[in-house]
Amino acid sequence: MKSILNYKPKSISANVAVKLQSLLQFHHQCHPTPHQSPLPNTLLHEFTASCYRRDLPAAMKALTSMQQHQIWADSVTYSELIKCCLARGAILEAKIVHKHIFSNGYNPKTFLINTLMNMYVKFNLLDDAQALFDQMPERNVVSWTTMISAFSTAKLDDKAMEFLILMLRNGIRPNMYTFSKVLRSCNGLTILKQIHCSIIKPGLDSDVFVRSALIDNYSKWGELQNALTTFKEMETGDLIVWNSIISAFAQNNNGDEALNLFKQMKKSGFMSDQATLTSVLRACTGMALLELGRQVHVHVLKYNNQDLILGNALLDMYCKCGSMEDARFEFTKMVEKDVISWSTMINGLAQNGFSHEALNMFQSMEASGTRPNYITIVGVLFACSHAGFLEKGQSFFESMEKNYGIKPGREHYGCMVDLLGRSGRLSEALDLIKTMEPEPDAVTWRTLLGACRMHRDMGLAAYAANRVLDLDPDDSGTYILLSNIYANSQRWEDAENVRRTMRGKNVKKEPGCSWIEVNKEIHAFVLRDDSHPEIEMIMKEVKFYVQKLREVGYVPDTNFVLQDVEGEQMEDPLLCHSEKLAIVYGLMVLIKGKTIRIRKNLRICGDCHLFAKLLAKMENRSIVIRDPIRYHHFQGGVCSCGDYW
DNA sequence: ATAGGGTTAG
Repeated sequence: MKSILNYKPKSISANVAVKLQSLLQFHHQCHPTPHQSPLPNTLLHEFTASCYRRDLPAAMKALTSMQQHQIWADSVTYSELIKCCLARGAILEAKIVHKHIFSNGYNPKTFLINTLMNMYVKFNLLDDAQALFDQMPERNVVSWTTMISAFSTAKLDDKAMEFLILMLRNGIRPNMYTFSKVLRSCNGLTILKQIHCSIIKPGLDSDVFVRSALIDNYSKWGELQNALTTFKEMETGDLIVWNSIISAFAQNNNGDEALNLFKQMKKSGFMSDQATLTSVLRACTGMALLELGRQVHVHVLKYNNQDLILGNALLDMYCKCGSMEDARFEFTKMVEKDVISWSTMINGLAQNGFSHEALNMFQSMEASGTRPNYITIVGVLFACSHAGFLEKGQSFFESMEKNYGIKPGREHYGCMVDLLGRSGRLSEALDLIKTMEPEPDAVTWRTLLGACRMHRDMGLAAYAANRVLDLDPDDSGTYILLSNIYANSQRWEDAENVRRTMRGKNVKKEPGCSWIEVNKEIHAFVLRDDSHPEIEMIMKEVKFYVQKLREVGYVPDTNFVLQDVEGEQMEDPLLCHSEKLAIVYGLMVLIKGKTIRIRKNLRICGDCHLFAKLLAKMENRSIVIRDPIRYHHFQGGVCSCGDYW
């Protein structure tokens, strides 16, 4: 019938026209025009079908008619409509649906109101969600959990905890959904443990979601032992729980255990995914394991540059392992770059001594339209300070808030203290610390202390060292430094006091330790530890090289006053800091031409620095040493740090 | 109808 009615011939004969006319009359006799009121069944059917088809315009049209004629659908269909709104981000339509459901003559079921509430949460309309929550006649676990979850996601931790208590007062028992969310809002270890108890009591800790949340939160507070116990209690687990425990160790600077767990995970038959690999890369990054990192890179390849976070982790691994060539190459290959990719490169370049390139990178980033964040600016200022660009750094620092809307924080001030200090403007650096808005911390004062060291200002050094110790009373290196300074100024009593304080607090000096990766194995060298199987041979070689270097002008630097080296070591004729052993071992076992890469736990001393510089030239080798805060690329008799650290 | 893991500085 429809086809006849719609048929509009261009030209028809009079005969045919008459026939058509009569046909139309016949049609109207059979199908009289419906009177105004719609057929409820048709309308409802239309509405339901549109909802399930996810045809929002059609559904809304039907809804309008239903509203006019006071026709109601069932709660399930309405919840389908809400899903439809969610999928399209249709807030306006959602509000119409809300009104419809709450108009007189309809009594929405609790689960429908929950769905509506959840929709507001997903639209980030917390107030609307809470208004709905407040007016609902009956609240079940889902209602409460939806609100708690919303507060927790919005980082309104106090609100989330408050609602948990209210929920309990109202006699509603939290379930695993509630706990897995509310755990994220524990603002302290004590409360975390209390909640853990409440989880154990009803046996909810067998749930994998709850378990991974527990592990993550113990990890957040550095409670790795508790995280591990929680993990090991698990009878059935999944990939995500494995990822949680691996990332817990990777993020807390325990790459060794992270890699261990990764091996166990594979042994248990789990296949790693992007999150696993990201954590494993981070573990490699922390330990500067370039060879292992490269191996992981092979597994990363199967994601074909499609995972931004994983790509960023890969970049950082190469930067932190001191291989900027690889980092640059991977960076250009990335199909998508975000502010973290750029910041990683800027900071990586700056830390590895490529200051100009870091600043160029920042320009490219601005040209690309990516907005810098707090960390990006730290990298830019660090590059300025490293290269000694005093004016550039200062003007950048002064205009960062205006230009980028980022208020200078402690790290930014730290870069400026370093920049001023490096330029020899120690009193200006001190003034900046005294007037800075964020409270200076031990790191800030340690930066000034470093500047005093390089410019040999004993008086200010002693002052800065004391400030460091005020804020970090367990810093053994600074105690030793301070006592050396006092001793050197003939202030024997002060020197002895410092030593006594240190003994009294039972502060132990962490032994110097250096690591080198050879054939996928890590070799550790610890000061005064001769457990390495080839130690005798290595010592012989060290002596050999020291002798050879003496012939080209190397004089062991025994002026340790302004270094955190203890007195007895000064007199030790064999002065064998761990990095010397590691460098020489690298020369012995690595193939010719391969860069020697070393990581150490303490900062490199002046003598080892000189040793490495000269050795790199004599042997025509690149040597890269990563200490806790700086990178030293030794090549052809110079170091990328410019001898300032 | 309500829930979990990954990246940049320090």
